[in-house]
Amino acid sequence: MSAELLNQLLAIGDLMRRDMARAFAGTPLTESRVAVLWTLRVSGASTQRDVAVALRVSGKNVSLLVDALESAGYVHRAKHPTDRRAVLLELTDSANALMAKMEREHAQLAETLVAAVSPGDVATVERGVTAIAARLSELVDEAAAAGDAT
Amino acid sequence: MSAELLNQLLAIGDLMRRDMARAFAGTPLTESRVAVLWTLRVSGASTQRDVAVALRVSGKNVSLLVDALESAGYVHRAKHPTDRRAVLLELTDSANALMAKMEREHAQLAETLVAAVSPGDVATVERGVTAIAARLSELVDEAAAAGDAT
DNA sequence: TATTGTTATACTCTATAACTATA
DNA sequence: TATAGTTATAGAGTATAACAATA
Repeated sequence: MSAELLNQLLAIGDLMRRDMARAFAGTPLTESRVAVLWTLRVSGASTQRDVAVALRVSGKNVSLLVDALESAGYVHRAKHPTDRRAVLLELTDSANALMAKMEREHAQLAETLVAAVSPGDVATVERGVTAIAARLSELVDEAAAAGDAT
Repeated sequence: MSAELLNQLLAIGDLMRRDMARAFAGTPLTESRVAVLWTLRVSGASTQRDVAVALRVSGKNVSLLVDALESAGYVHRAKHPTDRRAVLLELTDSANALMAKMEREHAQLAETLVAAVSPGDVATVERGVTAIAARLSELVDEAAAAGDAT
C-alpha cells in the first residue's frame, strides 16, 4: 500500500526525464547541459566551480558541458572581474530566451498536472509531497555522511 | 504555487537517483544494470528484446548491459527453448537474493517516507500523486506520438 | 522477408589524477 | 599552500547501421 506511493513518485521522475530528453532530441541540448543553463538562469552569472557545486558534479565535467554549450552558442566564458583564475559563465541572449520559454512551459505543465488533482485535495497533496521530499533529503544526506565516514 | 508541487516531485526523483548510485558505488552495479535485474525479477526469464522494450532502450544497449551483468555473475544467458535466435536471460541465485534484499529495503523506505505524512493525509496524497502520474503518462505518450509523426 | 542478437562506430556523462596559472 | 580550470585517461550509457543466424 505505502509502496505504491513510492512507485508512483519514481514513475513521475522517470517520465519527466524521458520527456525532457525527447523534447531536446535533434538539438545539441541534453539533460545535463540544460541543468547548467538552468543553474545560470536561476543564479545569474557564475563561475564553473559554482556550477559544479550546485550540480554536485566534478569540475572537469562542467568544463566539458560548458565547452559544448559555448560552441553551440548558449553560454559565454567572460573574464572574472576580480579573480583572474576564474571564468564567469553568462547565458547568451538566445539561451535566455530559451530559458524563459522553458519557464513558461514548466509553469503550464505544473498547472496541467495540478488540475488532475481534485481541487479540495491540492493543498493536502502539496503538503504531503513536500514532507516526503524533506524526509528523503534527510535520509540521503545521512546515507552520504555514513558512506563518507566509512 | 502549483509549480512548487512539480518542483518537489522533480527533487524526489533526483534524490532517489543520487542515492541509488551512491548505494551501488564500489560494485559493478549501476542504475541501468539494476534496472535490467529488476525487470527480470518482475517479469521472470526474458529475451534481450523483451528487456529492451521494457526499458525502452536499444537492443545493442541491452547486449552491453547483459555482458557486464553476466561477467559479474548476476545473469545467465540460457538457450531459448523454442527460438534458436533468441537468448533467455535468467537471474542467478545471488542476484535473486540481492533483488529480494532490494525489495525489502524499498518497502522499508516507502514506510519511512509515508510516515512523514500526517496519517489522515496519506490516502489523499496517494490519490493525488497517482492522478498526477496518470496525467503525466498521457501527456508524455501524446508528445511522443506527435514527435514520431513529425 | 522479418526478427534476434552481435560487431562496428560514435557521442555523451561522469570521475580521478596531474598540471598551469593565480590567490 | 590552496583554488580555478584544463589536459589526460578511463568507465559507463546510449544510439544508429551493418551483418549473421534463424523464423
